[in-house]
Amino acid sequence: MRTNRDLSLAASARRGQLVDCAVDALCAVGFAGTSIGEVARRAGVSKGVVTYHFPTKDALLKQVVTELYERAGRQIAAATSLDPSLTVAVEAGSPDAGAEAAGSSVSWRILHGYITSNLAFVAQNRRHVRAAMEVLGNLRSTDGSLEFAPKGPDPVTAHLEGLIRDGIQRGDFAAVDPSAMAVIIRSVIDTVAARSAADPDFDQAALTETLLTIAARTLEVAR
Amino acid sequence: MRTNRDLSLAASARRGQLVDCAVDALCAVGFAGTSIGEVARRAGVSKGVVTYHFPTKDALLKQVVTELYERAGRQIAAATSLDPSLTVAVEAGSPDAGAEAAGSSVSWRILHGYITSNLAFVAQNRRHVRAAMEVLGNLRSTDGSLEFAPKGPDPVTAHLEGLIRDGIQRGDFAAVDPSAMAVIIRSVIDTVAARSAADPDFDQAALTETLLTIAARTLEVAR
Amino acid sequence: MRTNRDLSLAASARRGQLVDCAVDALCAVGFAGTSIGEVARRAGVSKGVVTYHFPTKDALLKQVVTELYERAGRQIAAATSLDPSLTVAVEAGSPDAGAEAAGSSVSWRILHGYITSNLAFVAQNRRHVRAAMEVLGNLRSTDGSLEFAPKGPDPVTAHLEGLIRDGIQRGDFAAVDPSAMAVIIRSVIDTVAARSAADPDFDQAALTETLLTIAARTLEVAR
Amino acid sequence: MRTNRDLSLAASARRGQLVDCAVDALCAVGFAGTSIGEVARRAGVSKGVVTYHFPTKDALLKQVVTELYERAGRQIAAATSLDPSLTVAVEAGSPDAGAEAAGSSVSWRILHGYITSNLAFVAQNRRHVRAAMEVLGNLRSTDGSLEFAPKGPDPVTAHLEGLIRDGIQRGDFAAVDPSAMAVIIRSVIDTVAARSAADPDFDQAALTETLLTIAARTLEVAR
DNA sequence: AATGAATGAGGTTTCATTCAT
DNA sequence: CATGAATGAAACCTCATTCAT
Repeated sequence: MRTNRDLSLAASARRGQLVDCAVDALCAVGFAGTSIGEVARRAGVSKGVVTYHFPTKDALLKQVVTELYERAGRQIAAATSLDPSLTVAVEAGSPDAGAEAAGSSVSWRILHGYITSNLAFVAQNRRHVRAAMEVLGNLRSTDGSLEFAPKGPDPVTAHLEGLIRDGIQRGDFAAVDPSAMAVIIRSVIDTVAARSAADPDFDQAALTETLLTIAARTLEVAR
Repeated sequence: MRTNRDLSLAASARRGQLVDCAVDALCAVGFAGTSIGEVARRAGVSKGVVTYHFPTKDALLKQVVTELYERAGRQIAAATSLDPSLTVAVEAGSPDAGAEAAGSSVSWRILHGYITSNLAFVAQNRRHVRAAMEVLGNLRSTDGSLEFAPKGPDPVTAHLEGLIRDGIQRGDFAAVDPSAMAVIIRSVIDTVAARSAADPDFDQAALTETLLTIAARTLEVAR
Repeated sequence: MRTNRDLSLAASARRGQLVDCAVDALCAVGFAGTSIGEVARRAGVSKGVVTYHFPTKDALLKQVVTELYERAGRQIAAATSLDPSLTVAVEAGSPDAGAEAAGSSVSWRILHGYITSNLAFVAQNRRHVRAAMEVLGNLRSTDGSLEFAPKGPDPVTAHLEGLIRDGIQRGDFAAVDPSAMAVIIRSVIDTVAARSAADPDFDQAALTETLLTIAARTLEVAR
Repeated sequence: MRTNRDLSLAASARRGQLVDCAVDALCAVGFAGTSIGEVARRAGVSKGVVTYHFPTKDALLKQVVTELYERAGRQIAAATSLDPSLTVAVEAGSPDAGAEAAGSSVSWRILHGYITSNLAFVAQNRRHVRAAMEVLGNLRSTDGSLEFAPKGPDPVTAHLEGLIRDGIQRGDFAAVDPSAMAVIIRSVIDTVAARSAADPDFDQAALTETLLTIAARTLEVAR
């Protein structure tokens, strides 16, 4: 006998499977190649299954992005909070080139956590990140605008900009343009996914270290 | 009376117009929305005109990229050569925050020229750059691979890496990972187009200055 | 409640219907006029139905030929074997002008069965034969060569040539050029379909009798 | 200074060239592949030239058939007339297997001339015959009917039937079905073009001899 | 006479979506 | 839940034909 909960679990699992297959398809054949039929084929089910669990193709693709956002939000929020245990957990095993350079100011520890956790997340979710970028850059609403384009200022970059601005105000960071600095750091993080997906030999550890060095040297106050 | 050259010119002008309209379409409705019909509509001609001048839709889209590459190649080659007159022309009007910091070593002048000319080019060709990125990230060959994905290592990044490596060997730059450094700088340059296209208030001058500051502080030898 | 087999049967029936409509279209408007839309219109369905059941237009047209070949192969193989019951069944009703002329040698009975069964098959499948000829003469692969052109020597004519050659070696037939004789007989058979489709008054019984007479008089040994 | 006649000659030559190129195209890529552009490409001229000299694509294709018919009519009429000089000219060099068999009756000489001259014509105009058959079998009027389908009874076959009927009435030929006999002979002649075009090793001399043998043995009165 | 440009119709194919079972 | 069948819109492309020069 099957209960409602069983059914719901089965349905949830199927949805998860379909999202996974959509990720595979987006990585392998790109946004344009990711048709409902392609996803169904990769899942080994009929096209109807996809439209049964997702009312629309766009809903499936949005789910690819939403799931990633949720995971990323949890993981990165943990790392940029100052709870030492969490921060250490995330940093564990990554050589910390910048730590001494910028001292161990609160601001630096936060920024350090931000950068390392972001890049660690990318490294751990390479394929999903790649897939989400396909959707972010291509999925459009009926009016032609990008579905995931932030209406106002980009909240992600704004958040990072706030971290930097705080550090400057506290006297922990040198006086650089916080907006430009935020854009630069985000640019690097966002591009790494694409590079690391395309090039399996990509040395992300070295990149992380260099990015931390750059940030440390640029932001250190004692000159 | 019209000569052959006139006819050829007319055809060339029409081709240019179609490329322009393709750029418009790519910016406005994205890669997927840029159909032959959409381009024709924007040009005010029938669909047949497009297929008459370009044997294939892909040929039109490739031309969007090729034209940009040619222009960029000319302009940036000029700026990274050490001919002072050309270099000055490109730099004119942009405050030079990094010049003193890293001294006026040959290596720094070259890298400085590279960064400023690249960002200047992007600023001057915002829409075309944006359009080309749509094509670069989406146009695929029959086998499913990206049409413009470099077969081996990315020559553009490799070139920048070479500039940095040269600077280090000459003793002009501090010893950082040249590969990672190159990836970081290219990431910023490549992402600026997207940002500046999306946000008309985007302050590219500030970003250029900050990027130069970052590079200067990271690469300066005297510490 | 419908089972999988039912569904499969329904799909199979639809495929058969589409092949039939393709045969109709080929007869009525020729190869060039037989578009997917034309077939769909004759079937009373949308164009999508055709492409759903046949991946490609060529696949549908090839099916027209393949189905005919299968039927012809079964029927003619039966008639040219010497099983009397089968042979008689096919010959039933056709006056046998050549039987006495060439005697009832084994070779003659085989050739007689070959000619009568071929012409009987054509008479019974006039429209389908006509349609297949449209496809055979027009369907080309991407490289421009006829899709159904035999790579080496035509196996159909070669088979008939073998029958004649056997008869000569056995002493049942006079010594004529077996290759030329085979080409002549096949020419007549192949052309009869076109003639009989175009002219409803075409007297195929008379033609069959005359062809048998010709073969008998040409091949009889006692002169 | 150019006269009207010169212009007319030049135009006539161009028309001939275009017909030749259409023949080439029909042989190489078939009816469907023979577009105006294809003909123009083979002629090394622009598409406009074709539509300038022929009001319509169909007019060009009809000309392919018409020119062949005119040539064939002249040549075959000469051979089937009883003018000995002409008849001999056509027969020259072809071994005459049937001549003695059926005697040298007037009827036989006429039929013999008919068969040999037809097959000789085909041999001498292989490509043009092949091209014309593509048109005959495919070119359709707006109403969907074959452009070159004879409205009433086929005059070509009717003519041959008349020759045979005359022979029978004169007592030169045995009493066979003249209509069926005519159809059979025409079938062979019509199919030879296709066979000989497809197979360069095709032995047409042997086929001619065998066809004459068949006709002679079937029609000879003394049995 | 010839050309190149342009048009618009029509053909094949892909695909998101709906629906009966 | 799942499937296979069906639809119709839209895309790319080919091509006969017209026209200005």
